[in-house]
Amino acid sequence: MTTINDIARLANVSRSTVSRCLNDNGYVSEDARKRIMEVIEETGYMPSQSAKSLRTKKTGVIGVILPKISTETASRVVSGINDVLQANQYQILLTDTSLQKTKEIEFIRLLQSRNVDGIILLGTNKDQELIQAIDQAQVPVVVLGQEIPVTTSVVYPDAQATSHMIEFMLEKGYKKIGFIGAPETDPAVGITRKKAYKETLAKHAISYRDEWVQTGDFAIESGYEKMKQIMEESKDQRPDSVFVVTDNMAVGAIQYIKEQNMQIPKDIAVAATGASTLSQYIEPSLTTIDFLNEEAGATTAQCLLDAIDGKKARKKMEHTYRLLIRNSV
Amino acid sequence: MTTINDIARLANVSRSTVSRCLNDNGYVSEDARKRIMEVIEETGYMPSQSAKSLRTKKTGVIGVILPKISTETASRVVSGINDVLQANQYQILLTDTSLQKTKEIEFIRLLQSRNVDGIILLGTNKDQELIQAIDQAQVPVVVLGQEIPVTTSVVYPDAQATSHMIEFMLEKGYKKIGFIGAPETDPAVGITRKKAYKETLAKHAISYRDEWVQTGDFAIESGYEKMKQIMEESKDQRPDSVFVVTDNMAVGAIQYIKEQNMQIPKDIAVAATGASTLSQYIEPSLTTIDFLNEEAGATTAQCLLDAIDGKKARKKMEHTYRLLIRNSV
DNA sequence: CTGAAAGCGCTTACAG
DNA sequence: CTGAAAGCGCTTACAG
Repeated sequence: MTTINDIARLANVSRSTVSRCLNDNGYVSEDARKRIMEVIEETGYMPSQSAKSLRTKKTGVIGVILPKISTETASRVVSGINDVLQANQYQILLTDTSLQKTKEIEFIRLLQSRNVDGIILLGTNKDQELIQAIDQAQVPVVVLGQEIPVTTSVVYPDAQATSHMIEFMLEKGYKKIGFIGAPETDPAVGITRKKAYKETLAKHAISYRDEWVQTGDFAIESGYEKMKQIMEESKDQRPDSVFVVTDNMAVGAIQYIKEQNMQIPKDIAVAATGASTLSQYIEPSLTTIDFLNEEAGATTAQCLLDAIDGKKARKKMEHTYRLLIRNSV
Repeated sequence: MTTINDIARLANVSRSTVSRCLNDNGYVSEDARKRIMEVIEETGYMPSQSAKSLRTKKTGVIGVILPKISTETASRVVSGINDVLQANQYQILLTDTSLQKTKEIEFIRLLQSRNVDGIILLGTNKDQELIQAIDQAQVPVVVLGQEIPVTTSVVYPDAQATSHMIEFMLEKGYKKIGFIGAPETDPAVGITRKKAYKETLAKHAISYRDEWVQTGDFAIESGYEKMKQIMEESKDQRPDSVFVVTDNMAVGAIQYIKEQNMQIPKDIAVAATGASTLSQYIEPSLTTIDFLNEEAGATTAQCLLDAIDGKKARKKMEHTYRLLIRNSV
């Protein structure tokens, strides 16, 4: 492998000069620069980042911790992260927890030993151990999707968007709105959205029945099951619509409804969350909340870069959203 | 930051001993080991990978070059890659070319300067410059999706699967089979699949009309346009079915067909390729080829690991597939 | 079983 | 404008 020493020798300068030339700091004569560039061109020399990192304590690598890469949301977010990181000469070191919470903590440590310049975590929970690991991290950590007190968080406007969608449904004339939610271990999705649902109904003096409110586990099948449960447990007092906290579970719910030969939205309307590709092409197309994941990823990456540059404002940033009005409501 | 020197001092040994203890090579007395482990525990010491890499020339990082991360195929493949890499203590350094071919070459160099132990490239073309860059790489490179002569390639069984699907359509009684393909710059998809389509028809002495064979650009909209073109250009001699080389374009084709108030598969059948989530939930559900992307990713990663371990067999590996028979044919 | 020494490929004051 | 020297945090023969 060619090293800086080879270049120095071939160009007849010291390696200090080569280094200065490469990093454009300090003086290098036009003459020396020209010789150095020629030699580099000929040899195809590329400085070793390992050596550079050891000296400078910077790797130009950002660790990203994902609950599951093969998910539309995750891949969109990563795409947004990558856009701004790449534009700033950073690379992504990718880790996937396969939804195991302990791995989040493990990876925060692992990534540090790999000397990443910062970490982006797609948050799935607010466990005390996680918060502690983030707090103890030696590099900036930015969390997307959950509000974590000890660091910068970029959160989706869960409450606002949910409330907006519920009000849209009310305006459309629906008065008996059901809800399929998610476990409370994920506070943003499991708690905030449910709370917004209930508060919005209360604000408009609209009541709901407990049987209309169910909790799924994110899987398409669980949407099916929970929809079934709602319908079976409320035979005489069925909802005329349901708000589902993820597109996938909404797809499951729709499956059940179709199987029962009911019409959407005539017999029961379905509103969802996520704006997945599927939500657009399924029959009927889903009215859903678009959280603009790619943009959110980009925002998160920018926050991290700011933190790395010393702008250590520990704060909460709320990202935008929009309602996609289609045919299921 | 705590370094190996701090541990050595606190444990009253030399840093050689700490190193041996950490890497489990050479002798370390029980007594010394115990003291060292205690100190490490207390301090939360993690060895610097940068320093380690500089010495050992190994980073434990594999570079992955993707045409586009926010794509179902890519994220599935990465998931498979990650599974075997993670099981072997490797991490992924992710790059995304945004479909720009020159970036593939750029990233091959960049990743090497980052001292990755190997590179996985999701192939989109067979350009001479790319092949040269791969050939000149100082680390093992494994390509998935295109057969590249100078290195190990894992390829999808494009010809076999296409042929199988065409024969399935013939068995179903379709005799006028159209084709929506992709540009030939992507040989695996653009050339091989089209060739298999034509050869299979020829083998069964079934003819096709040139207007039935169109080339899209992977986008859903292009599937719509090409289907439209087929129908408009062959008014009197319309195909009774069409094979599409990607699910996305098939979705576009279906949109057009529905708009024309034609029934699928009664008026025209649609067979696709890719087994996307969408293909399962769209109406009608798509009969499609499943290339098992996640498995293919895992296989590719395993090949790379083998190559890194010196089993440098330059070869072509053909991955498996299965037909998903659903309702569109 | 253990430690001193050399060296991996860079950068960065510092002296000239 | 340039080079010698030190040092980043590790590992690995080697000598004891």
